[in-house]
Amino acid sequence: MNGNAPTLDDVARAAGVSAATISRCINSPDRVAESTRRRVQDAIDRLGYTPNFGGRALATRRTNIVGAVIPSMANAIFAEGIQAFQEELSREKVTLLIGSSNYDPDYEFEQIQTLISHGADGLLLVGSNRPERTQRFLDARRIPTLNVWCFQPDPDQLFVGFDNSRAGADIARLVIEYGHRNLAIVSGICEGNDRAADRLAGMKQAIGAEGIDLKQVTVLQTKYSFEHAARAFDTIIAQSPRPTAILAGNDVLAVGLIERARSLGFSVPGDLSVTGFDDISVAQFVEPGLTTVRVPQVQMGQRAAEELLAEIRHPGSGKSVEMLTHIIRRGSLGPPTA
Amino acid sequence: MNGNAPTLDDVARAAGVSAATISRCINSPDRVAESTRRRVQDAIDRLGYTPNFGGRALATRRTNIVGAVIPSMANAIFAEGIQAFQEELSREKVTLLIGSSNYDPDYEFEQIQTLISHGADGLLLVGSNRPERTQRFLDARRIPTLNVWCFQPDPDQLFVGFDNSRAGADIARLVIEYGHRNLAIVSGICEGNDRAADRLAGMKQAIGAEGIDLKQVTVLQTKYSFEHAARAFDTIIAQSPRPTAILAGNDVLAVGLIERARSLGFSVPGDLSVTGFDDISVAQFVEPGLTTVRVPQVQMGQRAAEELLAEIRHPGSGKSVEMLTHIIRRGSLGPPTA
DNA sequence: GAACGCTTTGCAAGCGCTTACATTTTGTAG
DNA sequence: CTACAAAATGTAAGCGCTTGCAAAGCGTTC
Repeated sequence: MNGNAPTLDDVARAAGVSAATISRCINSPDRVAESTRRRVQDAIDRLGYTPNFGGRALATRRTNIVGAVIPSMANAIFAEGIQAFQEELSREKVTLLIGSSNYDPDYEFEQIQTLISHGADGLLLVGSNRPERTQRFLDARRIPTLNVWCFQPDPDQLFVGFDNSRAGADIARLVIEYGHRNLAIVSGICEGNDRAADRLAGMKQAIGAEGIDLKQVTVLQTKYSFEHAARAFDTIIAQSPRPTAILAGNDVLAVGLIERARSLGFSVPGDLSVTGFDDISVAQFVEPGLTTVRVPQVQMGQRAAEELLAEIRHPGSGKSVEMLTHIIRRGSLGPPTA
Repeated sequence: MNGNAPTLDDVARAAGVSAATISRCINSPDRVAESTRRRVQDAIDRLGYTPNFGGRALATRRTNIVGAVIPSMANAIFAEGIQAFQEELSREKVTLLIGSSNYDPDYEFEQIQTLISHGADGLLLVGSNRPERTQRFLDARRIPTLNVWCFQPDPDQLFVGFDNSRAGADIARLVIEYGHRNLAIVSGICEGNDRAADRLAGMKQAIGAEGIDLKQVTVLQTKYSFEHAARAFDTIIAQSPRPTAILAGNDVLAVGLIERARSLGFSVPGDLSVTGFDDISVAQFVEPGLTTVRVPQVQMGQRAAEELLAEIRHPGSGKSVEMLTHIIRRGSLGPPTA
């Protein structure tokens, strides 16, 4: 906001018509005579007029702002998807407001409130499991909301995502197929993070189903950072018998594990295999390349934008969509050495 | 915006006071009696009231929104800095609206307009060299603007950044110190990108100053992507005499070069050294680790927030600050092999 | 050339909030 | 108990925009 900004009235005066006409010129040009429209456009250009957002929002009760709360901006996990989401929105002249929650439900709630009070017409959220209080707020306000990065067959909510549990099971099964029986899992922190929890659950389920005793599988939960992953590695490597493969809850953890392993002189996958999850761009640049679960981020972002906009414009018309993941094989997973 | 949202009047009615009192409760609590304040707070909680942004913006002519336009969200270059910037802002209850320009000045202008029309009180922009038209618009609207990632001793603009040219010269000098005389440069596209241009200029200047004939130095400009970097590598490697070191304009390019080199069977730094610029987090996870210029992103983001807010609240009070870069030595730069 | 319908434009009432100013309440001194 | 100042609250006028409705302009038709 800014004292120098010309207003509708300024333009009206400059063009010699009423404010209403200017407004119509902008919002429904076909309801205005060609000649006036030209004159008005001219005045707009000359004055450098841009509609005042507050005024417009107040009058239309629409902001054309969509909010998104992602767990973190500090790593690349959500970057591509959000980028795609935004591109799709801007095609429709909708602006994206981004908040980040640092994986903290309280902070997520705060961000949601900020977004709403800034007038967001709809919300993109990551995951689905949030505190009672947050859900109540969302329901009470009837804000169109769409959840990404997960999928549930719940007709009352909108999802554009995939089945973390199934994907987790897939990658675990692959590791076991390679012959590993002695496993460890380094997961993200599951509390308040359904994606992490589901992935872990899927892995455990698959491991159990293959006849491996889950009691023997070390499971560590830790924050998503290279450093935390390195510490987790130290814990795991000290165990006996030493695992031959570590399943990581995401690629950041996996890269941290590999890095630590190599700097301690272990070879990957010679001494130890590592798998990731997400397929962020580093995954192909670590040495060895990371065998991981590819998440269709870009597609997810685009589709999420479409469905969320649909839901905003015609409540009830947005559809949930389940996307598929698949495993990308690179060098970090190999057979165990006897 | 949303039909169900309770308004000030609703709260006023619920609390049995006037709307003005509610407003005061929120904006200057000390001007309201303790007892009423409690009663009002109660009503607010009960109704789940959040102030309507449009109304507030209209009345105060302030949005408490700050806009930022970054060249890209798809890679990690700007992530940390923006994250720090946002954290600092939210400490002051200011919201960040992010746009990305894809390194295109026209698109940057469009994003700036969007941000302004959404009421941004101030703007964070990357770099300083923008088209006449953009600058005119900014000047006409008198929007407080701060430029990051570069520094110029221009008293009419605000900078929180560093000297790209000097940093470029530093890294070039280091490479030459290692004994390389046969160099190539893979730069970002300089047109419309002052950071890329300055880095390149600094490198060239240092190379010339060391008595190397610039005519012999291949300079390629390409987009910031692993793929483009790989293509640039192919061009360079085909030359004779083959360079013993490649200076990259940023880390994305450098990682792309290394990756391509290794997949073609070249050893780094054995056959060929590579240096980067920015020190994004992959830089330490490629093999070998990247010798690069460390940019104080987090510090830059924080400081930018402080100075921009100062400028918004008291025009003229924001200060430019120059930050320093330094070189991080990892494995990708070694002496040339005879 | 009067009557009609269509298109184009203007008028004016809000949208939800803040704030200068007016009014009421409360506290205090004499 | 009165008079007065200070504190607390209310009143009402916008902030810039959209939009339903009314008015005006204009081309047809009989």
